[in-house]
Amino acid sequence: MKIGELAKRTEVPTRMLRYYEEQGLITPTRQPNGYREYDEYLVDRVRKIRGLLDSGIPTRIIGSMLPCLNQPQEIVVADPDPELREMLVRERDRMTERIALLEHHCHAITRYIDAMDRSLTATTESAYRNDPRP
Amino acid sequence: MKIGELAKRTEVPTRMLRYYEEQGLITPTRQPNGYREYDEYLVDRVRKIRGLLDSGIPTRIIGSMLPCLNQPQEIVVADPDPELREMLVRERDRMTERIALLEHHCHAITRYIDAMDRSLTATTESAYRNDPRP
DNA sequence: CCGCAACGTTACAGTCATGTCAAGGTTCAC
DNA sequence: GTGAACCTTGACATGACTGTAACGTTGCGG
Repeated sequence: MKIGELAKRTEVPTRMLRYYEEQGLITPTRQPNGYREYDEYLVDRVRKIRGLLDSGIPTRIIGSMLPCLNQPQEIVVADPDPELREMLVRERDRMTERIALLEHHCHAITRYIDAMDRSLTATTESAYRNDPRP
Repeated sequence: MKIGELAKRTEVPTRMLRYYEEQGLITPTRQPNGYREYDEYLVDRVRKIRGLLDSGIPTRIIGSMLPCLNQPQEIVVADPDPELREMLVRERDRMTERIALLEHHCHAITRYIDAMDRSLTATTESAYRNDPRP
């Protein structure tokens, strides 16, 4: 498929797809006219790249991380590189830290929103019901 | 306190403290010699800024978000701005999405590390015990 | 066949949170 | 008074985007 279709299917702008290619994360083939040609399996790959980037992992690391996430059912590691393992442990630990932090702030913000809502329902009778929290 | 001490106590480089000031997130006073003078309460504020930035929230938003996180015990909102509320809801939702994503990848990576370890203990007898997972 | 919209290409500039470095002023201990 | 340790501003670099300009390709209607 061409870049536009991939962009639509992955919701990643074409600009970014070209950028990921520049960073060596995906390598589409080229049609005779110079257009990029993307294989089906790249849809999934691009989605993973986005997920990892959104998780705060830099492209440089994503490159060696991606193969680890191809887990059909049973993970079989042929040649476990101790350096890679160390990197993965380090990144995973950073991720769990980030999760804790995010949850903390998430709760704080939720509490604040609730306080806003309480102050509203206290003054004006039942307004702003566009996002009620159970 | 001067910038160096604040940097040490918050573990935020002086470069960043000056940057946060530039972005209007903190406003230290100045000593007669031009040195920045930081109040005690800024220690906590800087830590919150860092936490929010690490959570992927841009400085521009942090500015209006910070007061919401000053929650001694009981939150009282004087004048609940609907726009602010909307922004907070949006950001919080983005945060929960990010949390889910992070957890997903975190598990995937952990599974992969475990697979590496299994493959290792299978071949070489009990090596790489520097990070045992229960 | 022409025109033109829709899509593709490269290349260069700008942003945001950082890092790093240079050139210079201030403080303080020895 | 000299040097180390600290502070100041300013400039440039980087990683991950993001926008836009300038231009080639494709396909369709008149």
